[in-house]
Amino acid sequence: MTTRKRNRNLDKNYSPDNIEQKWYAQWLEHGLFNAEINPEAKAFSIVIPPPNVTGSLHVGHAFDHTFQDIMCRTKRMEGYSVLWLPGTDHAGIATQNVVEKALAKQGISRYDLGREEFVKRVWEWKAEYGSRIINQMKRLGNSCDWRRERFTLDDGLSKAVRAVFVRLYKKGLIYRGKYIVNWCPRCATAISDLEVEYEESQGNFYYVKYPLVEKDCGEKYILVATTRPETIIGDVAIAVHPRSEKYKHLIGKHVIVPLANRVIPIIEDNMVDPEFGTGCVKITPAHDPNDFLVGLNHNLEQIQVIDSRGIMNENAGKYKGMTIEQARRESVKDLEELGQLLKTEQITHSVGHCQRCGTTVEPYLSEQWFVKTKPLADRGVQAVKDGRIRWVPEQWEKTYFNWMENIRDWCISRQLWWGHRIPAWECKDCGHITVAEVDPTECEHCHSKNIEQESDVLDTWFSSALWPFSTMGWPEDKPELKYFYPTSLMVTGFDIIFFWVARMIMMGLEFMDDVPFRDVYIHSLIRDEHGKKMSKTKGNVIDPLVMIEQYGADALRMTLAALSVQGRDILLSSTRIETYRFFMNKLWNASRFALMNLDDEVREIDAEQLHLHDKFILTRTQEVAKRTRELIDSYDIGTAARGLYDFVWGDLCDWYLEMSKPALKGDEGEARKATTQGVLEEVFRTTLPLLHPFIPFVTEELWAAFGFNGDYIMRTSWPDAKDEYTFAGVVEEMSVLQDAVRALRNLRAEAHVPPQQKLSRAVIRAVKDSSAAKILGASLNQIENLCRVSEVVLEAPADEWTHGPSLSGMSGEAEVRLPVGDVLDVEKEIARLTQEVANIEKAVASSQARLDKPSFVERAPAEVVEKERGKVAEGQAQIARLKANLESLSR
RNA sequence: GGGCGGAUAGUUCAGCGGUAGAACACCUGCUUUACACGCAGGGGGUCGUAGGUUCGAACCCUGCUUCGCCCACCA
Repeated sequence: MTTRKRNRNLDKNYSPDNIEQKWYAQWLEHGLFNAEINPEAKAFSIVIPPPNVTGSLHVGHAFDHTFQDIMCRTKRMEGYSVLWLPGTDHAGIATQNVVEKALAKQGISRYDLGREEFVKRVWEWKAEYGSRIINQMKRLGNSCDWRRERFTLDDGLSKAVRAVFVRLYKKGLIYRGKYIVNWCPRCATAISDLEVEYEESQGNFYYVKYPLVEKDCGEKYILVATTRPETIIGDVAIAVHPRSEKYKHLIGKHVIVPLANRVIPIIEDNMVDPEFGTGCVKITPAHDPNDFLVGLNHNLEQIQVIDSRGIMNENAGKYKGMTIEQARRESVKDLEELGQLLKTEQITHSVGHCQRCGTTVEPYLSEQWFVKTKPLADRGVQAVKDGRIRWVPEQWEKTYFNWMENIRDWCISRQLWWGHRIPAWECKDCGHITVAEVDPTECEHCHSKNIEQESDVLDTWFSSALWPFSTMGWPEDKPELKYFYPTSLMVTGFDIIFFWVARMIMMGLEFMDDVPFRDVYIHSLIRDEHGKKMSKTKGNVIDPLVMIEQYGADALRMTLAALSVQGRDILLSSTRIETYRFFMNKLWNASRFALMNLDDEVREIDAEQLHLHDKFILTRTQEVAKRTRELIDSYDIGTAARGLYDFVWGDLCDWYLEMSKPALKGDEGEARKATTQGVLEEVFRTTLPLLHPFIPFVTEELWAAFGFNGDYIMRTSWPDAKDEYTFAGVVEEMSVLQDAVRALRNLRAEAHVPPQQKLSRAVIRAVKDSSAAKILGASLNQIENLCRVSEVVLEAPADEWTHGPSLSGMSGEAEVRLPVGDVLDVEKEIARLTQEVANIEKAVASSQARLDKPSFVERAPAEVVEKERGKVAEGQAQIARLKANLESLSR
């Protein structure tokens, strides 16, 4: 005889306080999150998208992490050796900004401190605040292997960054050069194309006259339209389209630059759109990316007039020292006074802003480091085309291809202090650049000791791109890499597909010669209840930690899981979380009910003693176990979570628990009671593990209360569907009973019979010997129980019976007459079925006709043909079922 | 300019070829011995629009209207 140590003293209401922290501490203590290399087991691994160290957990993280935790916990229960590797990102520019802001409050700038001291301060900041987000992740219940926590700037990862940089450089895939880049004057650093956010804004379009030097061309001047008059002073040419009828004759002639009194040539270039503006473009190679390219093609001078802080420099003449805006106003004023401004128009154009600080981005000519991305991207595209990486949902594949196929070189140098310093040393004697993994002491070319390290650091995303393998010990040959790489799954938002996902794919293929992950799941954005993006300024931010305090981590997790749908934003509000908080209580009380009715002794289920509702709940439990696993495997956690919710609240609580009460009270005898107890045991023992990945804390608590095995639910195997508890047809049979009960309750409510009043008698009319009559006949006592009727009888429909429910004789002896199921208008039902059979037959015939055409079978894709065959088979099965029904009706 | 997604009950969304669903909100009635964080019942939708395919369309195709997102260009 098996016994369990039950805890029957659960509080009346579920309270997540204490429970969540208690179990998390125990899981950690027993190393349940630890990933072990186990050759006997299959590996499942996820590296967490590392949040910024300075950050705080927001609801987007909470969703991302809940998803990953559900996957990891499920896979663990399925017997995989699971690694969920956590960590944080040093987030170069973001972190530097945060610390700079804090210093600014004390009136200190980073330049006051100097590089070394400033970086020291950032590390101090990290030491103080860096664990905050980690602790928040723990509150959510993340089952990460915290022993393996990494930071993108720790020693191991720094080593990986250097190795990658040096190898790419030696391969010619990293180069240095003077190019025009996106520059944030406030951050005083270059940023990549991706870090620029464009916004439509109103601006002025100034039409400026450039006097022609040659007097013999008809016109006196040519007209150039520009939005940036402050850069006129840096103009080095005017470009027109080579086939422009209007300006062809001016090519090779010269104009005088207004405000600068320089003579510059008129050149031809295809870049000019003859339809836009005046058809003439001023070329300022130092301050416009297109002009820069034109300048290279025509070998033009690059005159820089704006410095790195957005101030006009010594080349700007009288405008020197002004800000860009001041210089613009002054230039316009001067042009006007000189009579060289023809007109000003309003124009909407998009202006780039720094992603981090919102400052208008300037195109800026400077010495920078770049990754030549084309060869890396080609392999990245191939990997997806070959199916070595699968995008979920598939649609993102297109976005990825589009970007990868048009990829531009990646500017990786940042003029910051916080980050991986570029491992390049310039020789002050011969100018040679030595790039090395270990700090060199001399120039590798002339052996001079007079060398100096590059002051720039790398783009944060450079180290993030290595995350899947750098965190596992690369470049060393670690067993982790063999066992857990490629990782199984990457879960992240679409906003960092280019920043991160694409780059991980490129780097993984280059350095590991394999993809970084098999599947990449792209989830949607979390918005507020009205579909607005959450932002602090709008005040609509839902703080996951406040939600955890208020409703518990389980409720938040269940909400996020249940709301998740592929390819659509998720709208979250606290009332939604409340709904799932109520679900926790429902589950808690259902368990409490079961515990109150279970002894320590485990009762056997006697198959002979099973009633319809017992078979029903056992069957549904097996179905849900199977279905939930399938859904999680296909990353559809939303449907899985909603399915579990409906099962627990509907099938289990509303129906089964109510129907089990008479037996548990002993009204049906000892054998029935024992078997019902057995069923309860079985159902909860199966259901709690299914819920565990979603709501780990409460399920662990309940698992312990049931005393199922003295071990953690976390370590329990995923329940497989059991054949012995799967009964064919019972769900359909049960629905006949459910319909009868609902119809009777409906009658009561409509007749305003008070709930507490017991009806003395209800009559259910059903065709004698029909399947419905058999089902109902066997469950009359259940109908009495569920509908509060003293006596329910089953009678054949009287001849005069028409249709529709009715209630009569309300005083004292109440009687309910009730039509149910296949009982009523037999002829009408026969007609309906006959019609349906005819329809399906037609459908089957048309499918069959398609299949009979050789051209269809040969040419159509196999799956389409398969689907057509399926339709025929399904249709025929349906016809058979309907005909059987028809036959039983006709008797 | 290129691409993607949405338009279904008052609200937020499931459903994606076979009798319109959930949650919240609303209405009616209930301290029914697990749960008022609850129970039972109810009202409410010509599934954006016009065509087409089909025996059958919220679902597939085409056009339109409308909202949102991404990429590129913007002298």
